[in-house]
Amino acid sequence: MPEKQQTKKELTREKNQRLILAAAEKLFAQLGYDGASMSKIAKESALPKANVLYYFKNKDNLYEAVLDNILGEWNLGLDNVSVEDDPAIVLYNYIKNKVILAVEKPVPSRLFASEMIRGAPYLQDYLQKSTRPWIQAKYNLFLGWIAAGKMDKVDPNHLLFAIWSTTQYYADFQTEVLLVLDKPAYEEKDVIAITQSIAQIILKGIGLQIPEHLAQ
Amino acid sequence: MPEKQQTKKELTREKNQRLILAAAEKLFAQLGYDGASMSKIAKESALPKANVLYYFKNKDNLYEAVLDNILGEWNLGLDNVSVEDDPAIVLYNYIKNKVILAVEKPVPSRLFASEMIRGAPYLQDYLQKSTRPWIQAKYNLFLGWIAAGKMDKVDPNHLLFAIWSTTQYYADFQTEVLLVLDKPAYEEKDVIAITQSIAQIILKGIGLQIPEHLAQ
DNA sequence: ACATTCATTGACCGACTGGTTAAGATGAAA
DNA sequence: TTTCATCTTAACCAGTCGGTCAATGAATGT
Repeated sequence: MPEKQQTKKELTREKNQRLILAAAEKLFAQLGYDGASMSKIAKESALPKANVLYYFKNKDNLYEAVLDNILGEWNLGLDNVSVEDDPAIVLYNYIKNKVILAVEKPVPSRLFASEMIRGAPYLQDYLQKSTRPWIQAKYNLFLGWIAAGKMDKVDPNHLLFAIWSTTQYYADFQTEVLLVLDKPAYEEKDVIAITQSIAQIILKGIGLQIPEHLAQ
Repeated sequence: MPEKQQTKKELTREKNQRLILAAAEKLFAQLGYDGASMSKIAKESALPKANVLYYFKNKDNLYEAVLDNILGEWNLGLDNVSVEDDPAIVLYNYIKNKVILAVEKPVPSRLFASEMIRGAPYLQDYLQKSTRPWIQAKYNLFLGWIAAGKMDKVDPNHLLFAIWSTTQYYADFQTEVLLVLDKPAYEEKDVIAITQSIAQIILKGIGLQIPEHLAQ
């Protein structure tokens, strides 16, 4: 793959767009769609408002760009898994990764949650075209495991909701969690403790146990 | 208890305040703090904007009143429980009630979630003065059960987070859940199915099982 | 060197924001 | 019936909103 020659203009263009997206992501998650004004986003990204509107035609456009941007990282995971695999290992790793994501990158989770609470005005399409088929595939995977006697009989949908909710909670409700745990911020060992607690409950809850070689 | 004599003025006052609070609750949950404007709230409650501002001095005041109002119903539950009680029965009922609340009254849950995502600017006090001591008490209750060999050793805080997250998910992420389940709205039987799935996973996950006489 | 395209930005716009005011309507107490 | 506090409401305010525009600056292709 030949490195494409980038002109100075293309470089500043990319840099500015990244700057704006980062500022917008932060403010949309923190203040909500209406709370994050274009002038605040402009100030946060250290660019004149008119310049922000030059790169993103209007606020809706910018908001959609932010969502598209985080949805890339917000990968659903759990791919390349077949009924042959061990559900205990697969699910343990899935939970662990989701906890790491929630603790280290809470902003995308919060943005996603805000959208859902408001009825997903901008993500309805994404849910239909991406989440729905993905979850359908996992539904069959879980049914396969259940049929093979590898795990308890549980509704796969609700199981997935349980994993998503318990892990994302530590991102969306960080304020409450930290206040209850009486900490100023998450630490490395918290990730482990959270993962262990969630994995212990959910895995045992469906008739599995944390793989010994993975437990820390 | 003698019925207090209410004048016509007091009656309309109460009625109007209720009207405004209901409208504000709905719009704050749907559009967020900044998205719900005073004029929209006024229109929703079928009163002139100036009248809304007569009863609630300003927007912050109204917002706090809405939160205070829902926090009353948003009772934490799980009261009058001692180590003598059976954790399986207590927790099953707790989960069941939270699911019913999430399905039938999702708005308070969403409002609470919005506040948390934004860093709880108005609920920090509530968390400190109400949630913290409550959770402390439950922490000891759970430790008692664990010490008595009535349930597995799990961090009580994370167990509570797990119960809250899994149940509230059906209120906050209703849009996603309904879309995945391919339904226009929750039905009676969904409440049962959700309760069963969550209770099955979490109770078994901590070494208990759904009390036979309660399973539907 | 020139023409052209892209980038930057202050000034400006109408619409809407939360909030005030002042004048009148209403009901309760005397 | 008069008095007085409470309630109602249109009109209004300064400030901010998302968005436009035109003038200028800077990099690029020829």
